[in-house]
Amino acid sequence: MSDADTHTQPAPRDFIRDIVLEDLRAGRHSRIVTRFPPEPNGYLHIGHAKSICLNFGIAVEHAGICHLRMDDTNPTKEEVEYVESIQHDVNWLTAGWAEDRLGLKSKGALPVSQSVQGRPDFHIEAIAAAPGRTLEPFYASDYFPQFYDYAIGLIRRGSAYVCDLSPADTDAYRGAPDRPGRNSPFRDRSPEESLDLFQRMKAGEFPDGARTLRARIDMASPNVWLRDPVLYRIRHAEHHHTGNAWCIYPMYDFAHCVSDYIEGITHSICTLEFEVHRPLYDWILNKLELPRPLPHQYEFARLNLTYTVMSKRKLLQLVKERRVSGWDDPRMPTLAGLRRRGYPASALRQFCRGIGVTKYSGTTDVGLLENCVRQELNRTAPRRSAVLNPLEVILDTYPEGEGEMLDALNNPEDSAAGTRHVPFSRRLYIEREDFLENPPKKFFRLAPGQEVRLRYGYIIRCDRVEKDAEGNLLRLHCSHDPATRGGNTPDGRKIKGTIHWVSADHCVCAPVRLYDRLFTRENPEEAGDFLDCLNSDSLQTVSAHMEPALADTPPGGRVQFERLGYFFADPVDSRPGAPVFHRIVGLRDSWAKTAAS
RNA sequence: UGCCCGAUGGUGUAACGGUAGCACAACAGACUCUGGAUCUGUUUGUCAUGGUUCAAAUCCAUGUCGGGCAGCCA
Repeated sequence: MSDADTHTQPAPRDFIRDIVLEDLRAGRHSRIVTRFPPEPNGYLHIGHAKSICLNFGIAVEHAGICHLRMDDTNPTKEEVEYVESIQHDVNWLTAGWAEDRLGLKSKGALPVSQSVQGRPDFHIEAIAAAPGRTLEPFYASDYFPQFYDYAIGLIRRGSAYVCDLSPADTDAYRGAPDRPGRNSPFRDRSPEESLDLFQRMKAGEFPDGARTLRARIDMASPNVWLRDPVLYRIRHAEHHHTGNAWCIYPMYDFAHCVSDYIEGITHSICTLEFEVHRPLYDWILNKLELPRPLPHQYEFARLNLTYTVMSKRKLLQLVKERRVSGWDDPRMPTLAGLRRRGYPASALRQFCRGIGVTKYSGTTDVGLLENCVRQELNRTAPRRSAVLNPLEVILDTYPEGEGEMLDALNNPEDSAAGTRHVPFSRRLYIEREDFLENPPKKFFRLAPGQEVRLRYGYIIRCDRVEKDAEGNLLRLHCSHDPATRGGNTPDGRKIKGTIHWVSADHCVCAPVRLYDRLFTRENPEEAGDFLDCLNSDSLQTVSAHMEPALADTPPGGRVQFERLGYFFADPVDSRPGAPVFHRIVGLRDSWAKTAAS
């Protein structure tokens, strides 16, 4: 889908959008504010694209805004490399679609203290881009001072306490899902003592793990997340954004809901595994007795795709163990990988629109994604010819040393795309698979004594097969019908097969990387180690023979190699005049299906 | 075996008490200078059992199956 089409398509409907609609109807918000809050501990993948499309989509549909926020409360796992990659990927995916809904803030901006209904309050808002203003994403870590303030409020009200239990004891006291926990011996510590201890935790008086700040809720709750969850832990670690300013760090559950509140988020949309955290999300915000309207959390099913893995841990493992060339390896389901493979952002958006948003955790057929690329590229990609696996053809009837230029359509789907000249000569290459010495029925390509059309060329007949002493196929000798120049049949004769070709005397060679799915099993995690079903043939590099025009493919350009698939000039490895191609996806091939059966 | 959530063709989804529809896949055919594209048609579905109702995929109950939850990760 082109960007224009993305805008003109009707807005999708799903249960979350219904809630937003209803909230708007009921006048609960003057403006919708969503957020996309990745933790910068890895690269974004296509599952994140689903979330981005949802959150930014809602903002687009209601003239709202979607904050990009680094959920960076764990200094030991997060890195600047990841925050940069996340920004890049979000910009790429939203470009031409939702970039004007991207909520950022002035570089270095922090929440402001204000008074609402006579009560102190913290707030930060997205600002519009303006000349001379450098913008950056929101960072949860920018709110550490506010989190600290709010935590003190909780302690004062008796809703939180400092606990001296070790990590192991904390676990033991928590009980199990079917067994209630026990109160910590420190649960009834006075607010004054907790306050003092919490201040000293912040001051760095205690080692990692020595103490925590905990919410005082209910150790017998059937929801384990309500059994006095840890709110703060001690980590003497340098943080990518706050440096060494802090040695206590808030936990997700505390930081996330408060971040949403500070930013004025109306709808906090996350994946299903946080469903059991929602009571805690609401509990914290309620205990804080905040003056402004509270955000609400909604959960949807994360994306699962066949023949790939989506967990950051596993993707990181593939990168670390060099099973792939990096986070942007074209076989990776990361946005960086898909981009480098050649997927247009609009195709990813179209995919996300197509899969919908529900609470059912299913697995989407990767074919759906591939279909979205084909659908878009069929309309937009210029056609070219390239031969991946060459077989030489000599036209004995064609004059030696001569050649001519033939006209070829750039895109039959787009009359405005025009035509180009392709050189023709006596010596050609065709695809080896397009010739069979003993063809089965309904094989409409080249075979001894059989006719075939060279696309935009001539009708040729195979007269003789030349082999070496071992009987290996060397080349084909064919004759052409001069009356069929351009591929036409003035006599009205029907030619079933048309194959692609390049002139051996004019063609250029370029590397083509043929990618296949990374895993051989639909669900790589279902049995044992997911690495066991790594597809050893997921990358094959060939030197392809191409029509000369292909040498000028600009880096980042997408073309269709006729009858083969859609290809992308890799922006990283291509050089001027020397492109390196990636197969994005093959064309549908109904012959392959019948041939197989 | 505690709590939460879910279940519609092979896959993903729609139907918001009133005709089970769409996309992908599959199959068949038409058309075609890409065995591409396009077009037409076909196959396949409401987890089960009860209940409420004139009427249930939809509401209720029970069961079955699936997912999630016991980090000082997010």
